[in-house]
Amino acid sequence: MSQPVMLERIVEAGRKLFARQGFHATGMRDIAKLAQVSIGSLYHYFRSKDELFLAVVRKAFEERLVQARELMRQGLPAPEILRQVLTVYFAGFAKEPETAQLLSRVWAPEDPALWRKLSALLEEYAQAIAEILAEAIRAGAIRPVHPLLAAYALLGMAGAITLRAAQKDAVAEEFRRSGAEELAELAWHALRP
Amino acid sequence: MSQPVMLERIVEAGRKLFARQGFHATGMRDIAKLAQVSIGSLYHYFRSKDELFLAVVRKAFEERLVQARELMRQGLPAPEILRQVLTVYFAGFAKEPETAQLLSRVWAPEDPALWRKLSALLEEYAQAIAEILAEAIRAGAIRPVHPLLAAYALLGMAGAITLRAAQKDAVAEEFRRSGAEELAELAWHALRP
Amino acid sequence: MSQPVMLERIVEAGRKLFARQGFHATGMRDIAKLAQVSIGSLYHYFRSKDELFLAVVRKAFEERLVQARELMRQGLPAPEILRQVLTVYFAGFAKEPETAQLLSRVWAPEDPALWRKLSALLEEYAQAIAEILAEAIRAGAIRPVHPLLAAYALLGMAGAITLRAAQKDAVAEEFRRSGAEELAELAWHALRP
Amino acid sequence: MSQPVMLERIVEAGRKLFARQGFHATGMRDIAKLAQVSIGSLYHYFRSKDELFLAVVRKAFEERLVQARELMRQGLPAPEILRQVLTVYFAGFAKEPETAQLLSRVWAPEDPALWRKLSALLEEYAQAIAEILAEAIRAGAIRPVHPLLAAYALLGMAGAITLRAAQKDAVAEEFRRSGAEELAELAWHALRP
DNA sequence: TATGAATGAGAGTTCATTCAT
DNA sequence: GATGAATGAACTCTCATTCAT
Repeated sequence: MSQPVMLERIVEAGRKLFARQGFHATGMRDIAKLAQVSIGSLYHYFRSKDELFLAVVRKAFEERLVQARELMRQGLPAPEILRQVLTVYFAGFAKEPETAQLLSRVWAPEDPALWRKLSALLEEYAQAIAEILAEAIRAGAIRPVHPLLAAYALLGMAGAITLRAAQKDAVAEEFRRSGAEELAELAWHALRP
Repeated sequence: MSQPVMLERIVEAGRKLFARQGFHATGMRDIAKLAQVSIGSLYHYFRSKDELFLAVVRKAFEERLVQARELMRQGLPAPEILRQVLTVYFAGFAKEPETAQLLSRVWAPEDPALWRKLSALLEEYAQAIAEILAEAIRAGAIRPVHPLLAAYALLGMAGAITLRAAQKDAVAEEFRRSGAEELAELAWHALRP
Repeated sequence: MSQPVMLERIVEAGRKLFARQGFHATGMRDIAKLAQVSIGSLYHYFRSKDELFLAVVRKAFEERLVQARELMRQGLPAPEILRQVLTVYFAGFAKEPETAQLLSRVWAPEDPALWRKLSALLEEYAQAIAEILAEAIRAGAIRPVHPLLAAYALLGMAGAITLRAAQKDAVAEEFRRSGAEELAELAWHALRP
Repeated sequence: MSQPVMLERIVEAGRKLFARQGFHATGMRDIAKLAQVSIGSLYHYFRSKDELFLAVVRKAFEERLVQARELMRQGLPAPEILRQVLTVYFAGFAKEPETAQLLSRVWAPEDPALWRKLSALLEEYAQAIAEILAEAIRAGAIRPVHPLLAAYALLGMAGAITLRAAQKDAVAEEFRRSGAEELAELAWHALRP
């Protein structure tokens, strides 16, 4: 087989387009075309556009979580972990600009039905972050805050900066350059004991 | 006149529906129906759906800005101002739950054309917040941070919490009760000198 | 009164716009704007858009008829009359390009209801031309042809050339320059005894 | 397969309705219904209503041209060719009344954008007629006239008669019976050496 | 007379989804 | 598994017309 398997091509095409254009501006035809796949095949692998979108988001979240947990395991000092976790979410604009945007877009899905499903995914991710925070609190590495709320706050901060950084002006470039660092600084001050 | 003027009814209906369901899930018919107005009238007052949406968002932002600047003028201590500004953005879920959601939804518009217009509005708002922060920095009330970036971070934090708080479970209720307070605490720690 | 009366301004604006853009592409708003009149006034003078259009066409036809009959009365030789009549229909592109187009557009109204009314007007005009032809036949100035059919044929010829001449290329310019002459030549050969 | 293929059904339905009612009075829904096809299918085969209309017209023109060129090849005497060409354009009201009307309606499209495209098609057709005329002039079969102008004149004549003949009164019936013959006579006199 | 805010039916078009091949 | 022709509900927007002032 000279091409990656169909399923992967579809998800990858979905990731790119959903991130660049959002959910509604991306048509199944667009995804099929970019993935070099027939529309029929899209529906062979995913029951609906919603499910494809959810799969794309889920995958992106999971990749981020795996990376974050990896960092935790290494026993670094708290502020360093924070910096790296944020950097990971913020996500190497160099390598994967689309994913960073995709995650930021997850915040406010416009279709109510989709929202319910997405917010579950988001909660899962936030819960995972919250657990990490809770552990850091128990260890005395950060001050006692509401873990889930702090998790959402961190994700919100990162999302806002990410979306701003995706634009094409001087500010965006500055954010891309120093955003992760500044963000980590803010987060560390917000959480330090 | 027994009813509020048409224009107000339209904007109000738009505010509610856009906030509840997002941009795409809200049809012009829905707005017309809720506003008890003909579709034609919608287009009498607004050139397009985009323009109506922008008007709704602009109004919401402006109201928030006015309130925030009011607080600044009163010369309260920095952490108190921060708390109140966030509370204002967070926005009396009791009184206007929709507006709070609306502003949070502004983050990731799905239509590229709309995005350009919206991000300009958002930038305007963020700039205003940034100015407030810059002044506080000059006054030594908060530590030196990148004002615009910090502004976006604050808005992102507040947006994330707001959206989570709009759901209908126990967590949401908890966030609605103590979210503004916790958020202000986080923000204050992030920014204190 | 410094302006021509309202009714005239309306008809004139209608003539220009209907000729330039056709019936459907011309909105009542456009006419009102060009005539510097309120929409309400349009409906004060004309029951409907159809009626306004018919009035515009009727006026244009009548002007042409008056001119044609004038020529008949002068007792010129048949081919000369023909030339002048065609020139008149063809209509001084220099002076009134719109009217020439307007009359040509009358051929195929797209609304069935409008068509019935328009074709009556057109028939009236064709009948008048036919009478002129019939008289010329009786006088032996032209050969015996079916007068009404010939009238329609002449109008069709002139209409086709007129519309082609209204375009903006070299051919159109040539048609504008020598169209009337060539047309008269063709008509004269077609009808000479 | 018990029905003709979809594309053909669509074009045929378009031909009938556009000819009967004109462009604007014919809705995509009407065409879909007559063709027993879904609206979606219309857009599967044609990018827009304009394109469908142009396809319908193009086909009609091409059929006429093929027939006319066929006649030329048979080496008949000039007046006979003229008669037959006109008969062909005039076009068997018995067999295809709609097409005859359709072609006549092409003269004055009401939408400016559509006009540009249509006039190109019309020019192509007129050019083809003009070439036939030019050849006849070279052969001395007809007198030297401006070929393109004469072509437009012939088409205009035929169009006018055709539209008149499509009505439902005694005159129309007469035109249908003897129109082609009379028209050929007129044309022949106009062009004979 | 004159106005223009208000109306709403209907237009063209899109697009997620289905299903016979 | 794979295809893409076919579907039709739902969308935004237009515009001739009305009528209270």
